[in-house]
Amino acid sequence: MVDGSGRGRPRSESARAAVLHAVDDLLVEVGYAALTMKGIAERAGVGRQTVYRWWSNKAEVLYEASAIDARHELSVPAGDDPREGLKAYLDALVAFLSRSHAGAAYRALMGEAQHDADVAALLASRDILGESAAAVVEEARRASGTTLSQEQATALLIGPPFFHILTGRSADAIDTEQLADQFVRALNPPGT
Amino acid sequence: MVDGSGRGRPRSESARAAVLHAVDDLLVEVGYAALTMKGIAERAGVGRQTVYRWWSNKAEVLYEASAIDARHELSVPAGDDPREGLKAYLDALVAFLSRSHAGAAYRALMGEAQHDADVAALLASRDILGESAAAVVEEARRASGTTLSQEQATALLIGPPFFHILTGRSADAIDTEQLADQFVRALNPPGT
Amino acid sequence: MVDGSGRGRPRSESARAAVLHAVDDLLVEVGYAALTMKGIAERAGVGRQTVYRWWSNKAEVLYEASAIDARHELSVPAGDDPREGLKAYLDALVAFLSRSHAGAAYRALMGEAQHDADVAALLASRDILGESAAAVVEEARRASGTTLSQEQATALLIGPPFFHILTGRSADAIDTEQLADQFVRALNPPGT
Amino acid sequence: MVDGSGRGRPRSESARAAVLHAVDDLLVEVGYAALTMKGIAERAGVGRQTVYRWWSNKAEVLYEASAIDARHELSVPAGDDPREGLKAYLDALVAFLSRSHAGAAYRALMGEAQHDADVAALLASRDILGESAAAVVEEARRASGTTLSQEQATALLIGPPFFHILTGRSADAIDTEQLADQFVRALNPPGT
DNA sequence: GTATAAGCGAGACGGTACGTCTTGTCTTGGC
DNA sequence: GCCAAGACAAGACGTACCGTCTCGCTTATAC
Repeated sequence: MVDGSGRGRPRSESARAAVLHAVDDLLVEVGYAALTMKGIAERAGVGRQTVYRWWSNKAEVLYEASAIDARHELSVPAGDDPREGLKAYLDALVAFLSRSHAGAAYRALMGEAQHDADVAALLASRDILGESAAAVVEEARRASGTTLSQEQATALLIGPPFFHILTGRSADAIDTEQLADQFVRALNPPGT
Repeated sequence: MVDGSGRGRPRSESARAAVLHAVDDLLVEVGYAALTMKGIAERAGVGRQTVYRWWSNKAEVLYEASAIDARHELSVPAGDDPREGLKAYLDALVAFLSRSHAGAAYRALMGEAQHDADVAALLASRDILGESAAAVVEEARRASGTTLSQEQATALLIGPPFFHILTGRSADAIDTEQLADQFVRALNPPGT
Repeated sequence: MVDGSGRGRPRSESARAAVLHAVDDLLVEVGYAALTMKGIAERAGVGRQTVYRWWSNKAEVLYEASAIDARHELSVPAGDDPREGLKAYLDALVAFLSRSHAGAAYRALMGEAQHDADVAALLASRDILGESAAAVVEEARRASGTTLSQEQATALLIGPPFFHILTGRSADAIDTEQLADQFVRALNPPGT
Repeated sequence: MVDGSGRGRPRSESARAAVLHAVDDLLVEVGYAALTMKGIAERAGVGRQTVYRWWSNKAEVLYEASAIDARHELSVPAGDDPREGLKAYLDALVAFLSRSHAGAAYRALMGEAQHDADVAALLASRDILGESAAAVVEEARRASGTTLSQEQATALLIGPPFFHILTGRSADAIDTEQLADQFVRALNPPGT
């Protein structure tokens, strides 16, 4: 028994999959603003109540549909050279934010979080970007002997390309190798 | 005469002011999501058509209502010490993004721009953050002799606190003096 | 000016007519139970809000759509012979209740009134059957010198065929001439 | 064994009783319109399928729940005086239609039958009112030597108070003694 | 001074999503 | 094989907002 009692008809896995698939398709086709719970249900061939039963709003459906992809796309294999590891991570980050479906979902949710506390809480429950950067940031902090916290160092690494892309600038103008260098320099303790 | 012919009743300045005032109040009271053209018109005591006649959507009204405040809040007087100038700018930026009404409007619009091309174009028409940083970034670039473009340097300065705040972290954890130092170090050419 | 202020767009007479026409058609096509406000709006090519703006529920729309027809169908020209007047009225009544569209609407509303106080109040606002019988009943009362009130006499006249039809019996079995005779006999004061 | 096979779990008498009890309570509490199969099942503490297994709709449940009470309330002991028998029956009829729970159920079902053929068929399967009146009407026909059929005579007796109550008039205004007299007069052959 | 024209508040219009409700069916495990 | 629980697809409920439209009124310039 998965749920508490085991009584009643169990949740339909096929309905769940259909909804997640539908929301993914619809985000690409009509965009976030035109994404509606009604539309999701109809596209998935599912009753509206079934969608509402398991997710409160379109943000939750979208989050569940994209979180796994997001984590996957942002995970880079650990390499030998820390500098290359940073560059590889930044490449993945830029690709995710500017070209991936899951990244489009993330940007939409990030945007919604600016004016919807529920969505903000949803995103805060799993710091996808911070987690994805954890390994390379940790390694860089260790290597540099910086006094910066993990959080501060993460903002230093992700912040510049994040700002660049979210303010609508072209991702092509980003030089990840240079960003990695700048990050390392910024990390070094002032005295050295 | 402002418009071509000058014929007909001229635009009511009081209606315009009432709308801009109403949108400001409503953003604070009900939030961006619950902000509606209908609500704005009713709050302003104005016909709905009057709002639609001059702005196409709530984002445009909000932009016009907050852009002037935004520019004002982000302008810092030039000082003698460049390092202090950077810190003063970062302080203003953090205050704007995390505590100001105009900043709340900016974050809402920035979020909406992630999934609405019209809003993205609206924000792109005036790069408020980039402009506000132009003077201090320019000065820092000149002083450091960096090869970075103005755009790249701007992302380096604004990116970290921008990421920090837009991903929902507390603004209190931001140390602007440290950020200024890191920015200067990152800016220095590799060879020096 | 018809309404209080004369301000705002006036009510659309074509929308009103389309709704009343649609409800009439739909009652015949799908029956009262399957009649819905949504269906009426769609059939009329009208927004749902427009229906709700002017009528609270399907009973009100149906009532307005059928009341005029009902009154028309139940009005019989006054004749010379009272006995023939009674028969003519009963014929009209039986035809109305058992074969007319407006009568089907009336039966549906009468039924709904049994378990919906709003509909009961709606029907009570205009006693269509009682009014239609008023003239012949009045004449019969005058001629017979009965002590019965108008209301009691009306129930005596309408009751038997009303019961017959509303309890699902065939209208063909009704002998209106005989009913008229019985009504006159029942009306006579006991002592005569 | 009641059913053919006797295999499987037998029908739960307690579930049946709980459903009939629940529907009775709910009719009084929320009225016919708000009575739902779902609500009945929940109130009875019974699975919805169990309700659907034995009754097809709320009308059937309600009919079964009230038919026995109805017959009981409408049966009047035969007396010596036919005139008093008629009055006693009319008193029971008026009380039933205007004040009894079972009568409220009957009026609701009668109303529903005006626009639901299934409910009409259900009511037609057992002519509760006609049956209850059979004895007194039969006796009156025999005594008067009328040529009227049992059905016609029944309509003559029940029709007036039936019309009065179902069209929403007050039951207090009904004078059953007078109605009995009128019925007897109407029944008499024209020639006598 | 009298057209002509455009802006004004009000509010109805056709559409459509919202989140909730009930429908009748289906699918569990337990009795 | 009946039972309670509860998920399922379907679709109506009444409300809200969308962007457009049609009113009568007001306030300008242009003739």
